[in-house]
Amino acid sequence: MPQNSVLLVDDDPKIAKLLRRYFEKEDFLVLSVHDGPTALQLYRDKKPDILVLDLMLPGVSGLDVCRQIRKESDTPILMLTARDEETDRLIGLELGADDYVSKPFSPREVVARVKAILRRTRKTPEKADFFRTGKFIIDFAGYTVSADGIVLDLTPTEYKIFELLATHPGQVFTRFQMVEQVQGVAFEGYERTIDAHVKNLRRKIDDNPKDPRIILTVYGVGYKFAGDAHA
Amino acid sequence: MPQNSVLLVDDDPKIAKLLRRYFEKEDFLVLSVHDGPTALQLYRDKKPDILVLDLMLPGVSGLDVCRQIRKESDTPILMLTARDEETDRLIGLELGADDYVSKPFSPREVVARVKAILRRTRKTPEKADFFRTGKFIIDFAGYTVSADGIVLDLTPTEYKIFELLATHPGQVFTRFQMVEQVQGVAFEGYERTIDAHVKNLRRKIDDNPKDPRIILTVYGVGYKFAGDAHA
DNA sequence: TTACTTCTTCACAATTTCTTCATCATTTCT
DNA sequence: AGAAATGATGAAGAAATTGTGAAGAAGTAA
Repeated sequence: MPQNSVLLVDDDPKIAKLLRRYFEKEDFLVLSVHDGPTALQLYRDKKPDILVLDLMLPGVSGLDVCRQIRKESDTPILMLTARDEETDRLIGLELGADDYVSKPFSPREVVARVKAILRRTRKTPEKADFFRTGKFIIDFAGYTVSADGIVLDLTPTEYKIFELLATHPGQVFTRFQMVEQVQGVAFEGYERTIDAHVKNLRRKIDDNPKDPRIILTVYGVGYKFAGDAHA
Repeated sequence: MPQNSVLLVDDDPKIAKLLRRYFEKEDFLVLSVHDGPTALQLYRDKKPDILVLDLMLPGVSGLDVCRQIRKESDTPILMLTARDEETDRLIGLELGADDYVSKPFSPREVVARVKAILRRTRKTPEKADFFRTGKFIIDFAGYTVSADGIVLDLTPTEYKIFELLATHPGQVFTRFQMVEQVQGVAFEGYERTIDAHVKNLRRKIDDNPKDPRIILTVYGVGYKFAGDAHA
C-alpha cells in the first residue's frame, strides 16, 4: 500500500508550508502549488490521492479548478474557504468538493478531514475482483474459491492450479506448463507431482471424483478445465 | 446542552478576571490559572472543553504547554499572542492550536472565537467517524477498537494491523504488505515479526485464540480478516 | 536515572502441504 | 486380445509454513 499523496493549492506560501509540515508528519507525500493552472498541470501529471484547494486564488479561481478536476476524475477535494460563508460552501459542494474548512482553520483539522475523506472514499475495498464460471467463484484478493457459495478449503498449490485452468476454460495445459506456472520457472522435480495435486483438487471440486467433469484429462497431453457448456 | 468549560491560562490577573467574567456571562464553567505547570496539572485533572492560552507565560511558555497538551489529547486551544506577529501565529498553529487572537483583544472576540471553535470541533466528522464490522467498532479519531462496546487495550502496532485488515475484510495481505503499512515504506526487518503481533492481537480479540475466527491465516500467503467476501 | 510498555528476534514445536513412489486402472495401438 | 503407454490413487516421509513463549532491544514516561 503506497503512501498517501496530497496536492496543496494555496497562494499563501506560509499557509502552504504550515500545512505541508502537518501532512508530512502524517506521512503524506506533499505536492504544493500556488496557482490554478499549475495545480491542474501537476494534478494531471501526478494524480494525487486528494486535493486541498484554496477557494481564493489569483487568476483562475479555486472553483474553476474544482470544476475542471471534477470533469476529469473523482479525486476527492477539500476546499478552504476564506470566511464561513454559506454561499461559498454551497457552491463548493455543488461543484463536487467533498468537504470544506473555513479560515482561520487549524491545520490539525484540515489533516483530520483529509484523512476522513480518504477513509470514506476508499471504503470500496479494492474493486471486487472476482471470476465466475459455472458454480465457481474465484476471489483473487482473498485467495479463495467457492462452489455454490461455499468456500473450498484449497491448498496454495491447488488454488493456483484451479485458477490457471479455470481462467482458461477448454485450453489444455501440459504438466510442464502447469508446474512452471505453479512453482515458478526453475523446476527440477517430478512432473507427475501435478497428478497428485489434480487428484486432491478433484476430490474437493468434483461430486464424483471417479468421473471428473470439471478438470478433464487429455490423454497424452495434460489437463484442461471443462467449458461450462454441459454436464 | 451541558455547560461548557474553559481553562484560562494567563499570568496577568486582570486579564484573567476580565475574561472570566465574560465567559461566565455566556454560561461557561471557568477554570483559571497563572502558570504553565499548574495549567497542565489542572488540565489533566479537569479535562476542560477548551483552553485559552497566553503565549507569554513566566517559566514554561505557552508554546510548551500547547505542545504538551497536544501530545495528550485533541482538546482545542485558543492562543493569545502579544502582538500580531505572523511568526507566533504560525508557530502556534504548527503546535496544534486551533486559532489565535492578538493582544490587545476584545473579550467579546475571545469568547466568540472560543464558541466558534467549539462549534467547529463538535461537528467535525472526525468525531463521528467509525467503522463497524460485526461486534467491532473502530474509532479512527481515538485510535481505539471496541468489541461489544468494550474498548480493547491494543498497542499502536496491533491497532494498525487491526485497522488494515478489518477495513478490507476478506482481502489477503502478505506479511510484507502488512509490515509496509505498519512501519512505513522503508522496511528492513524480519517479516515474521507480524506473526508475533497477530498472535498477541488474536489473544485480545478472539475468544479462543487456538481457533482464530477473526484474523485468519492464509497458508503460504498471509493473513486476512474474516468477512463475507462472497455471496 | 528507573520503571514500564512495546517491539523485534529467535528457537523450536505444531501444523499443513508437497513430493515421491509403488501399484493399480485405463487408454491406445497393433 | 495383448502389449505398451499413460493416468489415478493411497500412503509415507520430506519440506515448508505457521504458532508460540521467552529474552533482549528499543522506546516512553515519570
